[in-house]
Amino acid sequence: MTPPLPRRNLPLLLLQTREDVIARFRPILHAHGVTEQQWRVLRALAEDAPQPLEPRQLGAACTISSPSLTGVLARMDELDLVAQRRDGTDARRVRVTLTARGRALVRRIAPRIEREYQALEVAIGADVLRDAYALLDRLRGELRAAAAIPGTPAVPILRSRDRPKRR
Amino acid sequence: MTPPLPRRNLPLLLLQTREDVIARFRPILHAHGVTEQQWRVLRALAEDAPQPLEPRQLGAACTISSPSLTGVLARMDELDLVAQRRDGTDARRVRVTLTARGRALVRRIAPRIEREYQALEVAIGADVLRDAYALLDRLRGELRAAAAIPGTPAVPILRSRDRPKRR
DNA sequence: GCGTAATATTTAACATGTTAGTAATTTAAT
DNA sequence: ATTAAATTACTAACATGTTAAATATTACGC
Repeated sequence: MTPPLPRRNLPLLLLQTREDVIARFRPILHAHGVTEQQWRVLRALAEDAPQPLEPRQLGAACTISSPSLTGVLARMDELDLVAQRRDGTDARRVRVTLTARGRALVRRIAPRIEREYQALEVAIGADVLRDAYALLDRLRGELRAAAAIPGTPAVPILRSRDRPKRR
Repeated sequence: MTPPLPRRNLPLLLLQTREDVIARFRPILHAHGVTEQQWRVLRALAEDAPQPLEPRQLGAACTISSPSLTGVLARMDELDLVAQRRDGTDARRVRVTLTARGRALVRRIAPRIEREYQALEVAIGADVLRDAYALLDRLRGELRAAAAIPGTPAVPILRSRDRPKRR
């Protein structure tokens, strides 16, 4: 009899791999009192400097959902790491910029991150690192190409009685 | 002048890739009223069936921290998807098993997951999928080998004034 | 046997993630 | 111009994630 779940869990494998990688960087972030999400925001803003980014762009760049980002930015604003101000031409839009304090924090953290990448490269091999970037790019490319032209509908039609109610 | 962050963000790339992959499976889970974490637990228990697992083992298998797992299991217990009972010989230990309802849910979901893996294979190419598993295994292997023999200390020594206080 | 350390799980306090819906504003179609 | 639709950000309610500490129990050294 064939097992009901013959495939290895790919999302889980990606999650575990990410955890193994970020475990090497987390102590650096913690030592500077920044969370992973805050660092992603700081990094996105620093890389695009000095252009301000809108929350949607930040969310897309950091893979943080809009509701999550609202809270993340509010706390970072409170810590004086970023500044948010309304756009003049479109009152819906918000523009997020790094504060001087935010820039200073990035300057202090960045070299430690870079040193850890160097250590990582030595530890796992430069070829493995290069292959990883290449494969992930390729995988994402194929996934996004497939999502754009949905050959097989990703959402199966279901009857509501298949769905147990949530309490 | 060299940029302060010359490396691509590998943890973020892994996170984005995982998101792109799980996006194809999420509708199936949602249609059956299970969260991603609940499905990981169900799947781990089903794969190891019929042996009960302890929370630690489940957490390790699913990459769910112990405190998170407490809540996840409590809700799944409430939904009658799993049963938790204390071990006889060691009163600290808890043994988690699938209930009949949990097993039935896995039986209903599993074939849809398998069909989606087949669609995924067609969409991105069987070779890409195979390469992905191989590379992630290799990357994890090297990471865990390096973590076991820490050549470079992963935690840099920092002064407390480097760390902004958290409110 | 007793006190201390180690182990397994849970609680607490908070940050982040989720979906659904709201509010404000802008765009676009009549 | 005026209404309907789309867009942007936010709020609400809840599930999950985090670290640190508490609790309970077992194992161990003496």
